[in-house]
Amino acid sequence: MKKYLEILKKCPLFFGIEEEQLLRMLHCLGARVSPFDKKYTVFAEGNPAKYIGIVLSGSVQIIQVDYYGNRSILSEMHESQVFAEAFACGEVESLPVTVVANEPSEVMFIECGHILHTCENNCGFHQQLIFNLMKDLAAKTISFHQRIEIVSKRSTREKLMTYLMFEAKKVGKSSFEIPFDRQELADYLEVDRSGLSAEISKLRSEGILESRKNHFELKR
Amino acid sequence: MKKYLEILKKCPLFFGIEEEQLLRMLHCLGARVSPFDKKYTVFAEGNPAKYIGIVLSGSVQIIQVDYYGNRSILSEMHESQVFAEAFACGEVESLPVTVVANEPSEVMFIECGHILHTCENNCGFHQQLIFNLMKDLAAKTISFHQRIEIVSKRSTREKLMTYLMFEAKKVGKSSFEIPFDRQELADYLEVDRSGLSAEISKLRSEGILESRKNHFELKR
DNA sequence: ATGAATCTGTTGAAAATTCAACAGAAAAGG
DNA sequence: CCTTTTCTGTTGAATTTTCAACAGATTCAT
Repeated sequence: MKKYLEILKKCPLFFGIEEEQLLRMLHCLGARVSPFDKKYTVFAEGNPAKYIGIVLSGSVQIIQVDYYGNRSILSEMHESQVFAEAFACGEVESLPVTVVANEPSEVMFIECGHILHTCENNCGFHQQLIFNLMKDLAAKTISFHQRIEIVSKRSTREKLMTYLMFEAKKVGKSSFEIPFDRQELADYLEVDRSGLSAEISKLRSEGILESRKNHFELKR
Repeated sequence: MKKYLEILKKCPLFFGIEEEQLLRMLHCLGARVSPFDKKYTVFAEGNPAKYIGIVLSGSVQIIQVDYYGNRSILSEMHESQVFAEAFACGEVESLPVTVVANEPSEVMFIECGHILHTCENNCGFHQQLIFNLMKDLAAKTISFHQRIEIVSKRSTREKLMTYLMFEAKKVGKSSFEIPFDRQELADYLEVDRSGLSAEISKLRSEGILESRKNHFELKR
């Protein structure tokens, strides 16, 4: 576990917990780590939602596929980010999403029950852990909220601009990279890929933005 | 406060807490109650998000208005339900939503900081309260997730059917009432009202559902 | 470096959504 | 009980999105 310490220290779930305590705690929580090749399934839809996942390296995508086969990307999680915690905490009987590795990745699993119910050793850090988990859930709710704000927009242009403006605000610059290729961006915005490309061209020709591949710059 | 006990006992935030302890706790938390007439603002967008709200009577809507004036209903909260907790817990500097009374209503406010940080009296119930709050956040995240699943659908028909199927599943019957009128449903699904009406008629003529006002019944 | 595979932008036709306007039904208010 | 207001369903035109197909770029693998 030691080699993951630097990443875990950045994980919001372990905020305010010292290194040595963290190691003991991981043992106590029964944390385990698995590697995944690109496109491999980390959690499959329908699985029981018992485990919280933490990305140790690489990245994973949370996706949903409806009965028409339309794929929708709910979010993408990177190093030190936590996923599936809402389903695990909410004790849902089966996951409504699929999680797949976006590149070769390592993921840590922690059984949520072990976090929620203080252990016999009475580590004393469960309180902090629970508190952190709550903060994390609040943040996640807010980010879902943002996602709803984006896909709620009626037109491709509005969805795209809303998304880009959030991204720009996030990094505090009008020039930034997005973590999606065109098809993924279209999936994320819930629009047609070709229509999205066309809209980007149009915005470019109107001087509203510049872009090359996944780099964007918002003008004025 | 006493007259609200029956409702508060049903509030998930106070699960597992006894009546008398609840009363003491409310005092300790500095809870206060305000009445609101229909359409009056409970929280305004841009306000600091310090308070958690609990609906004691009536109902409130969480809405968002974009710069084109399009109104979008994020959710509707009824008696004993908690709202704005994610923003309060997440300590966001300004609310991204507006909350308005949907009918004459009473709302209880609790400063979130008072929940998160144990008080000098050391009530001993803060732990339970924090735990409940976490469960609530998890549930909310899941319901947002459901909302995303609905508005992510590309067509009016799919959005409507996905929504109706969730509602049917929720009450465990194929016959149920929805809490929206047509315009509100259209806002919730993010579609055009007249197009929604047309789609409902079409589904009715295809024998897929029956409806009268806000009562729906899914056939086969 | 070369060929294969994937990604991106374009296009035009088909389909769906939005918009505006209206009339009948239902609800609210006096 | 009557009037006024709000709500709902319909329609057709305008707009937008989706779909399918393709060709030039780019990336990947050997």
